[in-house]
Amino acid sequence: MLIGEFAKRVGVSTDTIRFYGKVGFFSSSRSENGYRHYTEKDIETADLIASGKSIGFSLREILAFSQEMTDGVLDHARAQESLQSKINLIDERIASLKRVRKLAQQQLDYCRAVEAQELSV
Amino acid sequence: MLIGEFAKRVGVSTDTIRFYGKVGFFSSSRSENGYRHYTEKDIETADLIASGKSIGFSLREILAFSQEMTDGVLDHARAQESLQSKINLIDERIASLKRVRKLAQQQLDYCRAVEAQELSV
DNA sequence: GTAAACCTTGGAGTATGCTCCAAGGTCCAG
DNA sequence: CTGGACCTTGGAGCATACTCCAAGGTTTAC
Ligand SMILES: [Zn+2]
Ligand SMILES: [Zn+2]
Ligand SMILES: [Zn+2]
Ligand SMILES: [Zn+2]
Repeated sequence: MLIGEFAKRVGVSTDTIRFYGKVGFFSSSRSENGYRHYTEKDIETADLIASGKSIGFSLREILAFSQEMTDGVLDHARAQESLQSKINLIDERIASLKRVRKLAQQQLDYCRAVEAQELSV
Repeated sequence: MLIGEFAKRVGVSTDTIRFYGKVGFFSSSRSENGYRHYTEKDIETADLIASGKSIGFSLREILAFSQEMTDGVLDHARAQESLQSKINLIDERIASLKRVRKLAQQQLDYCRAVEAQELSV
């Protein structure tokens, strides 16, 4: 499919798709007139970008990750090490999020208590 | 304490501290010679910034949050709404992280299996 | 054949979050 | 009273991730 349809399907602008392409994402096939072509695999890549971004990874990190996700010529030991360190990082982020969630929950409870007290006076 | 000591204690550069100050963080007290002063409360703020950043919030979001964390003159209903939406966002992020963690784990398992197979051939 | 709706490139501009000067004032030790 | 370690300001520069625009080529529809 062409860039317009692709961009619509993955929910970002054509400019953003071209930008991701420059970074190194997507198969870089073109038709004779120079138009970019995208496949279903590129849709998966775009979904991975969205997931990665939503959890705070940079495009370069996501690119490295997406390349590790295509097990092929790569050095297995290195790929495994990298994947494991990514998993560890994710676990750390989950732990951080839970800490901040707890803080927010405590503040919410406190705010509710103060409000209840004010209303009863 | 002065900016150098403060920056060292929270583990960032003095430039970064001045930048956070411009954004609106920290008590803005100065001595007569113009030197910035920081307190233990500012240390807590710096810790909150570190937590917030590590989980992907922008400085402005963290600023808003840190202001909500000081329940005072604020509109309770609004503060509660905001805190609740922050908690919901955190829950979404945790869910996203778990999804990507699962992907990475699957790829890791797959990579290990491929490696084992290669070795046994 | 021409208009609309696509596509191309290059380059400029924006927001965030720093980072690094340069030029100068302050403070303290010897 | 001078050196070194602080501090100040302002402004430039940088990386990331877009976003927008201009100028122009392509395709399709009437
Ligand atoms: Zn195609
Ligand atoms: Zn309240
Ligand atoms: Zn002080
Ligand atoms: Zn492998």
